Amino acid sequence: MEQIKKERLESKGWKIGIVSDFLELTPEETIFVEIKLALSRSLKDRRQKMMTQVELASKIGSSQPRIAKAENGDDSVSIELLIRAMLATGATPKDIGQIIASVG
Amino acid sequence: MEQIKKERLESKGWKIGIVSDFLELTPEETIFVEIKLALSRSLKDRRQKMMTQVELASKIGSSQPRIAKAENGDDSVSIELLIRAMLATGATPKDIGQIIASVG
DNA sequence: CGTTGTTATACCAAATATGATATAAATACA
DNA sequence: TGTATTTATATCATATTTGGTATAACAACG
Repeated sequence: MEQIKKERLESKGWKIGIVSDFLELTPEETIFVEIKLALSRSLKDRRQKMMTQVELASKIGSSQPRIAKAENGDDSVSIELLIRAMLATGATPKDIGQIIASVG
Repeated sequence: MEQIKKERLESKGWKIGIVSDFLELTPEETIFVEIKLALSRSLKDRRQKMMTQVELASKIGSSQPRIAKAENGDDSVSIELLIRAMLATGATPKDIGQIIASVG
């Protein structure tokens, strides 16, 4: 969805850096991206305090590279994975809810 | 992930009805499912008050059948889609955060 | 310096989620 | 009742997300 817009620009010779800076997103799309980034940052914080990326990956049957992407806001990472990872760090629904509620 | 467990049982001759009832899920998996169901229910409530499934679908570039599945907790529906749909009903991050925080 | 532990990047095949379509079922209401 | 509107179910090709692997970059420390 962001991917489509990105490709449209790239095909016209544009080079994309930080996407959300000048790619026109609808307000909803912007919020969606911000929610993912907020979860991403929180995941990194929490995980760093208690384990390595390898350990977290194995807890949720994922891989270290994917955890790295999750923590770096790579947009190939879904909210699904972010939430599964958060839960594996011991985050409660309340924790996750607060992070999302704080967006915007 | 749930799918794998389901197939494992079905291959042994079991017939699955309401999955989460007797399929052993880890606490994290249970919470994850509950979050999706909570979003699902809230989506249905909100959407019904203001538009049809067709209208909501077109707002987010989806289809009516997929909205139906989203509202019925079909587990082919990702949290991604649930949140995009919620936002399209005007739900704020705060609204969504509260729904998630109330799980468990 | 080299070694060890950790995280980042690139690529890919397989799994999963998706929107589209067709159509059935349910609901409302004349 | 019949008919229009809305929602549910089934199928499917495509798109996206996934975990695995290899490997690079980086940091800590002897």
